[in-house]
Amino acid sequence: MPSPLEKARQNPDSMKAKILAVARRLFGDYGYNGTTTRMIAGQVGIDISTLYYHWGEKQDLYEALIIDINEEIQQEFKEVERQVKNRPLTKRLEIAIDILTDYLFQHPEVSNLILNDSFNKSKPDTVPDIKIGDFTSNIAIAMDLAPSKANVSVQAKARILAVWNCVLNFISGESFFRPILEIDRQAYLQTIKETLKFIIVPAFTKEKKEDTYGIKS
Amino acid sequence: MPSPLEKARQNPDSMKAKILAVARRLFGDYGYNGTTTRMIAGQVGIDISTLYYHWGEKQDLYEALIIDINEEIQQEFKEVERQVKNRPLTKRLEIAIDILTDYLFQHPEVSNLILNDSFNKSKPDTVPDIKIGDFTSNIAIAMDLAPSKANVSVQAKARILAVWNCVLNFISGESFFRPILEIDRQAYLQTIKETLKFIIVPAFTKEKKEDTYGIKS
DNA sequence: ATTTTATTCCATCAATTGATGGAAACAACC
DNA sequence: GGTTGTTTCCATCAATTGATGGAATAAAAT
Repeated sequence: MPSPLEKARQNPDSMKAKILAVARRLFGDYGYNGTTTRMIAGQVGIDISTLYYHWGEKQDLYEALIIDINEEIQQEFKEVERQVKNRPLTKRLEIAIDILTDYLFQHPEVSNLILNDSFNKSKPDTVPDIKIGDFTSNIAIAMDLAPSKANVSVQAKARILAVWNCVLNFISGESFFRPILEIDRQAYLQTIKETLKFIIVPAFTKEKKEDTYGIKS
Repeated sequence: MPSPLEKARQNPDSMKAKILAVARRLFGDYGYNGTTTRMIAGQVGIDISTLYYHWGEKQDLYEALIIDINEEIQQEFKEVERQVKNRPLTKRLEIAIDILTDYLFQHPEVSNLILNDSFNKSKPDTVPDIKIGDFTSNIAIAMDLAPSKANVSVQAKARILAVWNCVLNFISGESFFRPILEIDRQAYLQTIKETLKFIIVPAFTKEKKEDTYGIKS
């Protein structure tokens, strides 16, 4: 039997799916406490009872949403792994940046949710965390910065987290940064990618041969 | 006549100052909507009426707090400017990273507040934004990446924002990242600094002579 | 000592919020 | 058509929240 979440994904026109989609955007924009069940129901165009009928408590809806995003991100990371196979390091880094930036740019609520979920205490602590730790190790291996999941050095992890954070912030803070930079949306996307590559590529390719791992012990 | 905020800063034992200090931490931890006036009053050990007597509406308190932090950051940036004078670029970058990371590490609520304030819609939009735009230009000039405030290229700004964001996230997300990296607090601070330097220094020193500006037009 | 001023708390309000019971509307099935 | 099961909404609840008036207390000024 399929889980409620799977059912919602299978049929995007279902009420469950509609609610989930609206909830993603609103929770992303206003945070857990800033989003009320009435706001969500209002945007969907239904009564709040209908929302409760489909998803139960606010917490349950939020949990489903986090799980949903977790799986989505995992998909993107798999796509990165697929595309970087047998490429030189510089190319691998560029591909990873392009794929992840594009994905997050098209789903800005994901960045918002991850940042809120990671850095804010104002959510029910029963909800599952977004599994950034696993993602980090996977990327380290895909980039050939580590040979296996058990052997990813603190340095390698920290560097990947730094990059990952940069992307999240640029996406999440678009409405904030774009006026500072005074460019349009497309130029902004381009600037993000260029900036990330500018910063990252020299760092990772500098004192390293193509096949050297960044391992400590 | 001194403003209420100045008065609060002048006497750290005053009730106004006590409330402000607690509010900073709580607003940082739980966001604007996640923090109630009763939480703040409770932590200070006073009735909420007393809080309202000193600071007025919740919004007013929050505004005062943002202004407070704005000025604090400005101080730190001035300190950076002071210390980087007549140093080579690599050294300037390292000094900037050290000073800002140390400051934010000692005041983690600042990072939380900036991130919440920048990326979240769930706060009264009347409050003044944190003036990251200005800071960015100042840093660009201090780093000698631009000759004057009017001539900071989009690239230079974006690169500085990227670095700034990285620091904020590492500080704000300590409770989240540290378990991933499995290191203690001191090692974490060290790792942040190393990671930032690892990423930034090669990027900015790579294809540049010491005295070349990163200007577009 | 008495008046005035500043500070604190108690009691309370109206609005909002998460949540539910139960009635209607709708669809499916026999 | 009548029965059954699903989906939707209306009305309402208790708890929480931002906010205030007014009494009590403490401090300062006269």
